Amino acid sequence: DASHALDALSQEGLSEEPVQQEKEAAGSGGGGVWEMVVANGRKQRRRKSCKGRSRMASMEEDEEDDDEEETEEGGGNERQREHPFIVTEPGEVARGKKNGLDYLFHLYEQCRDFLIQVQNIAKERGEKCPTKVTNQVFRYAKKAGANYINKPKMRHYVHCYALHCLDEETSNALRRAFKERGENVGAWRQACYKPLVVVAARQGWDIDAIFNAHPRLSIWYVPTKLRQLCHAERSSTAASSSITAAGVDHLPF
Amino acid sequence: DASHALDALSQEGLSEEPVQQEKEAAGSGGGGVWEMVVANGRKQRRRKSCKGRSRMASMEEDEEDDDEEETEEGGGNERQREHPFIVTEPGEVARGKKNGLDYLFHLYEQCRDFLIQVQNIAKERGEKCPTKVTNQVFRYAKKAGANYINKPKMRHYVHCYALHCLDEETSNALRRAFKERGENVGAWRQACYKPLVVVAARQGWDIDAIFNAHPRLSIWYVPTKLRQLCHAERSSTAASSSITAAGVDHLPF
DNA sequence: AGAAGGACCAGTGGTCCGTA
DNA sequence: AGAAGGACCAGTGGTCCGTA
Repeated sequence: DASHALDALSQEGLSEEPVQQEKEAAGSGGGGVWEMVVANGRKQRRRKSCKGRSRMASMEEDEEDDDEEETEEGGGNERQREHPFIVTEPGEVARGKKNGLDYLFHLYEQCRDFLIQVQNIAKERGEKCPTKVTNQVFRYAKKAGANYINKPKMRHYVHCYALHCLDEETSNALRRAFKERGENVGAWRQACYKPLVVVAARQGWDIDAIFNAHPRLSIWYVPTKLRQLCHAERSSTAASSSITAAGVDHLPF
Repeated sequence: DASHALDALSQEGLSEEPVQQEKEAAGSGGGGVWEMVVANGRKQRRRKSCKGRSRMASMEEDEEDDDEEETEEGGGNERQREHPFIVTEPGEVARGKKNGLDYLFHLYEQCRDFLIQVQNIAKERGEKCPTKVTNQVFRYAKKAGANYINKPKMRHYVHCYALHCLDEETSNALRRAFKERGENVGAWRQACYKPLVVVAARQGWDIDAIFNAHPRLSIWYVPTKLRQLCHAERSSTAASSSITAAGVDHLPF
């Protein structure tokens, strides 16, 4: 019973590694040897076997897990974190110990793939089927070897990905402008909010509906801050237009 | 800012009590004096002011809350629980210290009204908007004075309500049959699963889709046991039909 | 300084089991 | 015994803040 789903999981690229590993390399990657991997998109990282298992009832019990400690990274336990992001133009690959924005957006697509796998397993087993990228999906991604995916990171940049999905032109223009000005990732990230609010204004302010209407965006929770910005902007817009209307018709001056 | 939503809340029947109180009486009611209330549907219970406030950020901060301890129930603190349910026919009012099944189903409609209010408040404030009857909705219902609504009860009978929504004919027939046989509520409740599985079979087994397609049912989580039953039944149906097919075509006998 | 992510926390879904 | 519901608990969404 439980083994069916696990079969489905490992069915694909099992000769060497689970298939999702392959996608990891598409943009760029973490640290250590990963800058060399960028273009060919084939070299694969062996996943660390994670010894401390969770005792959860369902789904995420281990596939095969027989690799030893780590064989990558020159043997040391030096690489701790992914390289930081820098602002890159569309199509541009980050140089040095940096990751580019195409790679960032690629991570969102990978999470989507992981969600779809989790959904397929859940359906096969007749269990509750998540519609969003939940903790369960992040846990699954980690188990599948995608240690470079984590919840705080993905949540942090969701609205940037949203702009990329909803208005790629504007997103691309913003990336070019911020790269040219030499801005850091934090500044670019902040700047992504405003054009998104403009998109929301154009479409009637319902940011949840806007996310849900987009096939790749619908699986992400609307970030709190984006929701608040849309609400604040709608309110002040509505207030000023009602003042205008009232001023002409009713106010005593 | 916060006051708008509260206005909307109390806007309606404020002369005496919040309007949702009125609906409470539609079927029958809890204990004490409530059996007398059944038919006219007007007498209203004053809500207990709940002194221990939650410190939650949003929504459920108190409306007006000025009534004193309790003035109902002959003064004593005797009534502790709702009267138990008994199996009644459609339209039949329970006698004695019992509640009928129309009243049970009415509670589901009330929860829906509470959800809609919570949703309206959330939308006005630009906050996350629940699509299901969540803990937040139960908390809101309690604050609004509907102390007779609680999560374990509502979850316990969801599938009974589902059958009522999805196949009222069958639901009514089941009620009549179980009443006639003098079965207790537990037996009736158990018996509601099977016809639901039949409904699911007819509609392609996707019980989540079936719930979601129904406007009054879509706000309820699919009960775990119902999901499991549908899955088990689909699996064994599929297995036996594939054995049949395989037996004719491929098996060596 | 700017940024990645382990780890925490309040409130959730789910339901058991002490209560009447 | 049959049933109502307080209260608990594992795992969630959300993000802070100690880390590098």
